[in-house]
Amino acid sequence: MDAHDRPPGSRLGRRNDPDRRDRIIDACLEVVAGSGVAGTSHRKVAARADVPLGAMTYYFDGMDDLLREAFTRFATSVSDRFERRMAEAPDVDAAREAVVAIILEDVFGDDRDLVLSHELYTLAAREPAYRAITAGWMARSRAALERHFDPDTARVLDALIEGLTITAPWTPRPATPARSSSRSDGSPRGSAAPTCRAAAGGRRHH
Amino acid sequence: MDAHDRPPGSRLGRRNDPDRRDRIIDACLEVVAGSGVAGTSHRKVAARADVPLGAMTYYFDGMDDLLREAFTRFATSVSDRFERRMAEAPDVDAAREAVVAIILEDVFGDDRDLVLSHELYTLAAREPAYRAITAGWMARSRAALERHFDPDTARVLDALIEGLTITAPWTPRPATPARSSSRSDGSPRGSAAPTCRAAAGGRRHH
DNA sequence: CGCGAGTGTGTACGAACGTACACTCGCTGT
DNA sequence: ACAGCGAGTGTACGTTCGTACACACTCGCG
Repeated sequence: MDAHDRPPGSRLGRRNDPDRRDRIIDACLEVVAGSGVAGTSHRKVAARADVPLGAMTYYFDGMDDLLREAFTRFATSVSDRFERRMAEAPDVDAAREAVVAIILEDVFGDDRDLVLSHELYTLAAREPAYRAITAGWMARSRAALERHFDPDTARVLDALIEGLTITAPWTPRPATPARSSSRSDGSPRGSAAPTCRAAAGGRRHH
Repeated sequence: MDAHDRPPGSRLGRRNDPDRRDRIIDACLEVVAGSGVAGTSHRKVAARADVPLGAMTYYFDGMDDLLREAFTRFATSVSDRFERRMAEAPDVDAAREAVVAIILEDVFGDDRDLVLSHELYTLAAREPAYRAITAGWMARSRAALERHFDPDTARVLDALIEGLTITAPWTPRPATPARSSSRSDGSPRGSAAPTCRAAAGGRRHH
């Protein structure tokens, strides 16, 4: 789409595409979300980003480089959202509600983020290069939490958010847990909120 | 090793190897732990298990089947350990200490379990077939916790253990967090224990 | 207006993959 | 003793992968 002023003979405007690198990174995230890191290849990403295969090795030094950059972008984006939500909370009560909202939204929200998080964690569990990304992500999350909670609580809260986000999709039902829709049986939404609210209220700051 | 009465002409005793299936499954787990699901192939597993390549498709219906069986074994083993530890706790205080021990051991213990857990989670995040494995694992963990804690606390505790296990390796240092050895700087062991102890003590049963 | 420089592309190659399938050979029944 | 059967194996094929590299095409400059 939007092939506005493409020179007629050529495949694509050669020089007039400065954000192709960005498009490749985004396409890489989409492919990873859809097929996993295991199923991600230069060819699939190139096809999704609508760039020639040769551009892969031209812009990135191999798959690791691309994945590192893609997951850095992903972690930054999630981290930004988290930080913004925490910054918007005026007091401790609002911060607690924000934590609840984050959990509920990350849990029942898009599958994409959950899948990408797992893929990143898996990479980070093995390769130290990716651990820098997750470490930075966690540092920002914890710093954001420490605006409202004391460091120990922030540490535990961060871990709890992680754990609830990860385990929640498996508990409601074996089928796809994506959309809410299961409001009639109140188990997930009905139980998660009060429990994590209780946990968040454990110890407060100031 | 132990090539006791192998017929001289043949590669291996043909019929006298009834636990080859088991060996393949174990080898699969080792390969996954070492190279990730992405880097696991029939050939690598066959080489590690010292069985011919043809045996892969003979004993398992493709890679998915093998992975499913391997991760089922892994989850069962971890789950057994968890359950046993919980069953051995005589009262609530001992249970809390057991939870602390589980966290510390899973966190600072072998990298292998952490990597395998992540690989399983990643698979489960995308494919429902693997979700059954994680769902069963979590159900057992929670049931074990409910021997000592009320259901809501058990739910949160389970998530907290998961979250701490996952996030703890990233917080101490960018280098390998495998061996303890870092008892001199008390940061990881010194901070994780009191915080999760505090969290576990939130609400008690009976 | 022509031409070098260098950015970006198409293609081809070697390696590794999963899987099918013809075949071997140890065991068993007679 | 030996024939037959089926559990188990080796190999070969088609596909897909990452990467290297010769080449096209654009742009700026003289």
